[in-house]
Amino acid sequence: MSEFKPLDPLLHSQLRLAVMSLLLSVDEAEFTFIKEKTESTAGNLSVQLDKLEKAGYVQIEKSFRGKRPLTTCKITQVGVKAFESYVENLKKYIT
Amino acid sequence: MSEFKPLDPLLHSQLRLAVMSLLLSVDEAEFTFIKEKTESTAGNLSVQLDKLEKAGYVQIEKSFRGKRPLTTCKITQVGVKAFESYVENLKKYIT
DNA sequence: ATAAATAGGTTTATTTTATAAACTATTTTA
DNA sequence: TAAAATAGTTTATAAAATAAACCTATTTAT
Repeated sequence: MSEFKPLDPLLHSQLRLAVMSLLLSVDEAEFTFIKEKTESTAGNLSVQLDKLEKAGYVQIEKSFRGKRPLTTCKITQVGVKAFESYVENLKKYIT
Repeated sequence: MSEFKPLDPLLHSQLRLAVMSLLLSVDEAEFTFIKEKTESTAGNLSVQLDKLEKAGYVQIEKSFRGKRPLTTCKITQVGVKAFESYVENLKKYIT
């Protein structure tokens, strides 16, 4: 077996990795908060969150705050596991 | 400033990262050795080595062993530096 | 001696990603 | 009541990764 295990392509992406990292550190986070913290554009973030959701790595809830739409994100247990194993694999590349 | 510093796109790629990681651990390496260790196809490896060379991260020497072509790769100081700073940045995403 | 297989790659084509730009819908402010 | 802002989504474009096809020379088998 190779030293270099495959890196989950869903996590091996700067923005998605930043999003996951952020979501690991909080209970949940709003779309705009993630956007600011990651310094991403809304469009890009929207697309990447979609992918993470489709993979079951995050859970996305749409609601309203007052009259405006509010998108809230939470990492799932599947997401946590995937992140951890990604990091384990990655370590073999960087140490 | 954001927690998430940009990750050098040249290094944030599975195969190129594996190549750099490998080259860090040896004095120099032959094309076929790298190909085996990284379990990559020759085409893909050729393209990625080219990019690393153009960035000045590796140095590539073409010669002959007996009658057959031999491609030998070595990481440069610029490459080592880039790798180190990539790892520093990456750590903020994964810890 | 010729044909087929192997070595050691490179080049080109295709698919996938990342990203930006444009758009929608509502709401607030001037 | 326009104009600008909020909170996103959708579509288009650029860039990357990867695979497939190709090339040249060398061995090996017939």
